Amino acid sequence: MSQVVVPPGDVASRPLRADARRNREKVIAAARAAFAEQGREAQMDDVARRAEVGVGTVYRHFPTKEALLEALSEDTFARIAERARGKLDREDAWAAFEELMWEAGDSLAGDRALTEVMAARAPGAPCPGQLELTDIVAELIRRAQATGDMRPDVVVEDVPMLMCGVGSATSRPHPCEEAWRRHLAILIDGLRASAASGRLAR
Amino acid sequence: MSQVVVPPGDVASRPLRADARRNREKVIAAARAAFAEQGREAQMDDVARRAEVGVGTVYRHFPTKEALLEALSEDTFARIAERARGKLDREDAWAAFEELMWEAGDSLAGDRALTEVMAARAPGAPCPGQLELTDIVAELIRRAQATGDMRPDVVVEDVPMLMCGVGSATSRPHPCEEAWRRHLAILIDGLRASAASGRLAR
DNA sequence: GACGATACGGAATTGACGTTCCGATTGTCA
DNA sequence: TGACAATCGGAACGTCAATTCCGTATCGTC
Repeated sequence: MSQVVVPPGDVASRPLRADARRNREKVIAAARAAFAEQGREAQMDDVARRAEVGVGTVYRHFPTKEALLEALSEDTFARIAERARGKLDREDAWAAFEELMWEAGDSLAGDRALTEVMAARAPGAPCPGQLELTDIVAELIRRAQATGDMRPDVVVEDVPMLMCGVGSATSRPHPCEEAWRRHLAILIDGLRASAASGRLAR
Repeated sequence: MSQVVVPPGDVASRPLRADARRNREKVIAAARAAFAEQGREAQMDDVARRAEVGVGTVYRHFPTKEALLEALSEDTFARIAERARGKLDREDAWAAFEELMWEAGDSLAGDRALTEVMAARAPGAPCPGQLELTDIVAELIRRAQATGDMRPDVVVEDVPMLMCGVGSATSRPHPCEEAWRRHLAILIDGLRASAASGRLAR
């Protein structure tokens, strides 16, 4: 929670002044909240207000709104990737995969901006965290297909697409707040080998 | 294609002048193209340019960008609803439902704005076309569940949510342009009664 | 073909944000 | 405690896109 985002300057920049570090934390927390709630539409002024800080201070720590958004989502991806890594030990690959999907869904459901960032930059230039996550998911998919639990025509790239969908459905007003769980449950059932009614189009 | 959107004024507004009607058509066509391509981000100036018309003219016909967007999507919904109505005669409800999903997916894939509009205004205040579509889908679901083809815990509200997801995955850069078909195929398989691994959370 | 009434075009206005700037503060180190 | 550098705060600026305005051009009618 504190290692979020390396300091501004490049290498060897001396440690931040006490008040600066404090403010940086406040900005990050405020930005998390603002973007989670309102998506990338949240305004820098709003972030500053929530952090009880001037806009200038926000910009002192992050050169750009985009950079701030980027930093936050990279951090989130990294966190998900870390949990995912732990699942590689699991015996049951399908179960591990399913768990991972639920955890990712949780993150997406709680953070509107995350879905938006993910959608906006699909397979082009993933951030490190996303990259690692992809590797892990690929491995889980491979194993789950080997055991015959997952349909064999699924590919890694399908996952962010599907999760993007889950997230987007979450972003907007919906009957019950937990609607995304229904969505994901249906998807997961559709990913089982036993559910395949045909081969997925190339 | 021509009945799109009733004239501006309220009742009894005399018929539009010839050039006005012509321009209105051009504006609608241009707006379709622009919003389909770029989503709601497309600019009014761009719409005007494509229509070979001044911005003022666009505003003469639609008081607001929002209104224009609304008119277009209502029209699209109405069109989908019409095709859907035809499917109520089909013997095989599941097949009819599946077909409908594919057709809707096609519409969403070809029109970025449609997904965005749909997502932005989920179950709050649906437009007439969406309302009718919902009724038809509800009926198809009922029948498909009765025959045991569709899992029994699906409800109508799930459908726009799922399709919203399909659409959102489409909106953004993706490996292959037809990726949404994979997404939808997985969803549909997950909706089969035979795929259900448990009951969907309330 | 002359006269309103309509409609048009597109420059100008407005409002909303992201970002920059700079005088005022505050932390750090001697 | 004093001096200097790192930070702040938040007003001011610039850009971009929606919307308005109004002089000009067209249509429909007599």
